[in-house]
Amino acid sequence: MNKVILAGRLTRDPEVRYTQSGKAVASFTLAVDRRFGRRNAEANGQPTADFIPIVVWERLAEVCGNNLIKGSQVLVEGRMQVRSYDAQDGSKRYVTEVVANEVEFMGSRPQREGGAPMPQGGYQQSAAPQQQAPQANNSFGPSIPDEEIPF
Amino acid sequence: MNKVILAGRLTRDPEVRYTQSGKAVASFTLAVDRRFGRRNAEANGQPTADFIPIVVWERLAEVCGNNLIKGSQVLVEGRMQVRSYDAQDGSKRYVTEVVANEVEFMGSRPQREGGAPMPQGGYQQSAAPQQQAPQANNSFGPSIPDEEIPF
Amino acid sequence: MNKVILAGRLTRDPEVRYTQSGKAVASFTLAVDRRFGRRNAEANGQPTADFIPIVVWERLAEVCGNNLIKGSQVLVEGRMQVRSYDAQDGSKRYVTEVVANEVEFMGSRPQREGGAPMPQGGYQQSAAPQQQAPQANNSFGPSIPDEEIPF
Amino acid sequence: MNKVILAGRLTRDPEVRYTQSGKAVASFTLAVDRRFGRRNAEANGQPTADFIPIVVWERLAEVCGNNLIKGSQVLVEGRMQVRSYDAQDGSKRYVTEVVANEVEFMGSRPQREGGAPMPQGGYQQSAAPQQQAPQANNSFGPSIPDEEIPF
DNA sequence: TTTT
DNA sequence: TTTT
Repeated sequence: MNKVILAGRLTRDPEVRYTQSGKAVASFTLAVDRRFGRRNAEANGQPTADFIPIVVWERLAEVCGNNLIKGSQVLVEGRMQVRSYDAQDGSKRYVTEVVANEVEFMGSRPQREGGAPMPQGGYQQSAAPQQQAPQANNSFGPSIPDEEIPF
Repeated sequence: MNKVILAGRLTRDPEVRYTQSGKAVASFTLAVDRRFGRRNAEANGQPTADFIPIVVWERLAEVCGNNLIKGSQVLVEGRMQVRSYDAQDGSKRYVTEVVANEVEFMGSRPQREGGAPMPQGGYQQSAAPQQQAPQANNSFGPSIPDEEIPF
Repeated sequence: MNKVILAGRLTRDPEVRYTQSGKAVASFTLAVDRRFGRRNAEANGQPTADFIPIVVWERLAEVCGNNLIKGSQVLVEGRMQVRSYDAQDGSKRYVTEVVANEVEFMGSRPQREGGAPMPQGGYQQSAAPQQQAPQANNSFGPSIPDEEIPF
Repeated sequence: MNKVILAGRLTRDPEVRYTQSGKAVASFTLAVDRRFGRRNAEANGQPTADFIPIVVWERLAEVCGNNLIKGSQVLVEGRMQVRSYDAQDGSKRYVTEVVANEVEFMGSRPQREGGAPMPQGGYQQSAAPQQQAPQANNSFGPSIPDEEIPF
């Protein structure tokens, strides 16, 4: 069990890259507000949010690339992952990321600077992982008619 | 471990009652969309949402009563609970509810019919459980200054 | 967002059935302890656990049927779902279930009465949803070698 | 919303320290298995687990210190938190931790080397956050008798 | 009995 | 109808 659920806003547009074998990978950082501290914290010089790196793969990566921008408010579900790499000074460094398997749009849509709002309305462009997680709606849903339920 | 996280909209204004000892209890129903089914499901006569009863206690109950209305979009965290009661015909019935310990406002604020929008803006009226869950921000937050952290 | 995580023990062996189209469906009830109430609650005649119906589909259903028995301790991840049906007296009744998309074995293995322990040891029989949720391990895991990661 | 749920084993005994004002802080690392990769991953030189730093405060910290040891299997609920500090070379480094507000014992109890098993049986020593999270059982539980429920 |  |  390694489960993470975060609600927050992108600090920048997502960056989409491709592996050598052609898999899409999107990455962005989520600003997740620490609830109660905000005002006092600002006064205290304390952090008011956690900035958490998110990684998304394959089709969902492309959907994020096409639909999210800096400021977009999202709900992310995934798992924590710790990668290590060797720094230039020879020491080992650790990076903690959340690998998302679900990204839901929430709330208000940010405008592109000087531009039109993002086309986030319809299901077609939804970042919800359609083929990646068909099981999310596999029962009593459209794919299994009532007559099929054996109890 | 008994953990539930739901995002949805209230189907009606919350109802606030009081126990004999004066504890506030709010109850409402959350409509939680089933993601992928919506369009097809409607055509198929399948349900497009789950309607889930939520129960909230004490101060958070009052905050919900003062800030949420039919249509409000919220994020709820709590636990599943099954109560039983005896029906008039002598049989035992079971009711499943989610007892919320956290309720966060999300997205757009519904308007009162023919009225002004709800005053959901500020932190003062937030439904976030302030004194109920102080531990949610108990570390590295305002209550524990940096000099206090022993590592 | 409709997410549930429960830890508990099966109150009976799982029941596996098949839809008309041949999909497997397992169902069982999880006893989920209410943490702090146990002793006092027993003395008070209060419930000490919630009994929550779980539904599992397809391959994971079969794995549950083959590996879980009454008393098995599991960690379940899924979503809440409310079904309605018409009672004999013409009234509408509601049933709340958790549709599991992940079932992890935990802790001690119960013995079959008068028999050998269940063969829950190996990965082969694991109830973890292998093909249902390949994305759960799709990054930095075996399927994507390090050389593939573009950052 | 910033929610994390992890199941894993402690890589070492927890370390308990105290802030200047006397608050207890426990820290330990959880090894959380990546489910499907284990065997292949080992063969591939890939990581088979994520090693995630956990921080626990106040009474729960002390309970962890008294009850958990290297190898203990636990279920942790908390939130992700990113701290920054200035490295000796002047660069800024980031540390991601999970601040736990609930720690449940699971499964088998490790033995102290050459010693007796830890006394993890009873409620008295439970790591469940008793006073920290009284709301977790605040409804329909011992603290609110049936006669009090107004519906 | 249901929300958008 | 319930598990340990």
